[in-house]
Amino acid sequence: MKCGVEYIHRDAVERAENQMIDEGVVLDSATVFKALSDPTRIKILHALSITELCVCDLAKMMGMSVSAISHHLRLLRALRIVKFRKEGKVVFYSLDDVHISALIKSCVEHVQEGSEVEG
Amino acid sequence: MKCGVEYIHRDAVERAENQMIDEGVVLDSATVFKALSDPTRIKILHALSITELCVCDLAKMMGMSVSAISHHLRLLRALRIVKFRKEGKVVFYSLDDVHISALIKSCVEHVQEGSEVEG
DNA sequence: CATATATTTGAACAAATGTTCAATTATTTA
DNA sequence: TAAATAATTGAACATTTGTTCAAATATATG
Repeated sequence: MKCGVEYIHRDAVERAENQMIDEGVVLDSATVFKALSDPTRIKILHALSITELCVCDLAKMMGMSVSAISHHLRLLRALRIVKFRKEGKVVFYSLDDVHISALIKSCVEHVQEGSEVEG
Repeated sequence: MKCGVEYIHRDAVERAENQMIDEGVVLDSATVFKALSDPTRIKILHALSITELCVCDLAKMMGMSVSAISHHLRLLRALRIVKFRKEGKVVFYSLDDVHISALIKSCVEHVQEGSEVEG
C-alpha cells in the first residue's frame, strides 16, 4: 500500500531531503560496504592488514580453494582495496587503502562493544 | 587447483594466523557491513542521521513502496541499527547507534577522496 | 621446447537478496 | 462496531553472489 498523504511530516522530510547525498556516492559506498560484507573477504583483509601474502598462503589460511580466494581478490583489486606485486610466479597481495582497515577495525570494535552490552 | 606446497611463506602466514580474528566477530562484522551494503538502506540511514522519520516519509523520499521500506527497516531493527517509537498509528524511526552513522560517514569520505584521486 | 608451479578466468549452480503484491495487524475516529 | 490509515508480514519472483570445476595464462626451470 502506498501512503496517500502528501507529506506526513513535511518539515522533517524537507530537512532530510535538503541534505540528501549524491546518488553516485551512495552507490559507490554501497559497493565498498558490499565488498566488506563477506566473511572470507574480511578475513583476507584482516590478514593482509598484518602482512602481505600470496594467493596460496591465503587459501591455506582460510582452508579454501585457490580459485575461490583469487575470485575474491579480483573483486578487491577492482575496487582498489588491495594492491599486488609480482615476484616470479608468486603474486603478493597487500592493502591498498588505509581507510579500509580503519573501517574494518571500527566495525569489529562496534560488534565487540555491542555484544558486551547485550551480555 | 589446490596449492601443494606446505607453506609458501611460513613466517608471514604464522604472524597473520596468530592475530586471526574470532570467527563470531568476523560473521557479525560481515552482517553489519551487509546491512550497510544496500543503496536504499544507506539513504534511509543517512536521512535518519538528520531527523527521525516515519515509514511513510521514508517511502515518499525514496520513491519506493511502504512495504519495501518496512522490510529494510525490519532488517535494520533486527540488527539494532535503528530504533523506533510509536505515536498513535505512526512509527518514528531514528538511529540507534552513533557508530553506524560514523561508519557511513567514513565510507562516504573514502569514496569521495577516491574519486578525487582518480580524476 | 616441455614440464611444473602459481594464479587467473569463465561457466555453472545453489543460496541469498531486494522488491512487489496481497493479506494482515494495530491504532484512531466516526 | 465499522471504516480509514499506518505499518507489518509472507510468498513469490528475478537478480545477484560465492563457490566449485575445468581450462587457460604466466613464469621459472630442466
